[in-house]
Amino acid sequence: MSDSNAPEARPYHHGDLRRALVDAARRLLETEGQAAMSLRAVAREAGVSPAAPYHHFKDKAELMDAIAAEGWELLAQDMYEAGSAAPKDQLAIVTTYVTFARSRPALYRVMFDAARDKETLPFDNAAEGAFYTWYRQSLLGGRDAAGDEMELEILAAWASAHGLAEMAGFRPFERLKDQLGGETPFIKAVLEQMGRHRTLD
Amino acid sequence: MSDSNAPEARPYHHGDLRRALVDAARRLLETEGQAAMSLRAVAREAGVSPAAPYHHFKDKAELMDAIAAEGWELLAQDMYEAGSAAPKDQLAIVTTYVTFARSRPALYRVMFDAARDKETLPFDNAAEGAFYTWYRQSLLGGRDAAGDEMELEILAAWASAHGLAEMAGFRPFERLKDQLGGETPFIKAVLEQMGRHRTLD
DNA sequence: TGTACATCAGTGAACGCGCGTTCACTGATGTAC
DNA sequence: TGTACATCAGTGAACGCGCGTTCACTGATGTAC
Repeated sequence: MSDSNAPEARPYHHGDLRRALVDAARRLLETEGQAAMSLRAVAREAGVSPAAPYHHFKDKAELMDAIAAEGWELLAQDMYEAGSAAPKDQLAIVTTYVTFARSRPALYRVMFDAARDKETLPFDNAAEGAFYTWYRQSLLGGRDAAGDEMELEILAAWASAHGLAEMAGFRPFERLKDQLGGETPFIKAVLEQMGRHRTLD
Repeated sequence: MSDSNAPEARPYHHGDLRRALVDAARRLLETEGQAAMSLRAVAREAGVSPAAPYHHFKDKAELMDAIAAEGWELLAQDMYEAGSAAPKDQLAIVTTYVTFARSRPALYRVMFDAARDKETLPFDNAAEGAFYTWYRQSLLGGRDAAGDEMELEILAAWASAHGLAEMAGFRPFERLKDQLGGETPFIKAVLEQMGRHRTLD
């Protein structure tokens, strides 16, 4: 209850309950999975009454959106770092994406569902927008315009990463994983096979 | 209520309620989506009492498994046909996969979740097993053994198809879709960009 | 062909549960003078 | 520094709801003789 990833010491009780709720939700997601994510369960995990969250979120959907947004922010940060360290290195960038998703599968599901369910553009809020900006910029290495072929490659890279992120946990691949020395080398090998070492030029 | 895809005329009331329930569930999935998939809603849709399904399924999970299994069977059939028409034609085969998933997104989600959630191998039941067999065989064109590189390519193709199936509905791609002449050409274009025209040799 | 009876496949009422949300409330915190 | 008061951020009880599942039942179907 004292862990999680707020940079400061967890503030609480007439501190920052909003923060505490999102932290609690992410803890729940990791330990219990998406199915356990009720507003009441989140409040319980944060140690407050079921009504308390309503001072910080209009309803359950708004809580879930906040959780998803935080996930996209974290991923945006990873994309920014990957792109800074190795601009245009598609293999490194999509590996970062897959690794993020694989290390927090339930959070990633919430993020993805939130993006898909948007009626408007899924990337019109700050968190998702930041992700997409850094993701593209990392692949493009500073260029800001891209031709149609580049757009297709950016999209293909993303779809490849998403597909692998969701399938890397499947059991029929265990043998292959063991043979290649674990999940990380396995991910790299599949991404290479997918042609994700190409650069955009 | 008289449509759906049972080959014979829909039998009912002291006919085949099991069939009718799975049909009702698939209808619900298409019209209401996954969130509306309660056992009671399925019974309602089929026109029976909430207790009736228990004569055919042990519990809700068993109903959901049956729905997923039927989905995998349908997809196995499509894979068989694609592989018969054009063995080794990876682009045609993965296009068939993506098209299937895109035309029944809620069913596809149920199928995928059912496969992922298995504790044992996800492809150890008849329906999923049949899919995987025909999918591989279509790509391999009759060969029955495959080297490691081939295994990676088979897997990469699948992950690519899955990723695109889930992302093809995203809004940021609308412009690209319109430009390419709709969803089907868009899917083909992305799959080609992914290198899915390669053959296994 | 007719009767007796077991089985099968439904009904409908009821259960307990956890959920999202509302409400009147309370007590601590912050602000004005 | 002290008092008066508004606001803020909680509590806890209650609501109605749909859910999965159980149960005693019923009436139609199938079987034996």
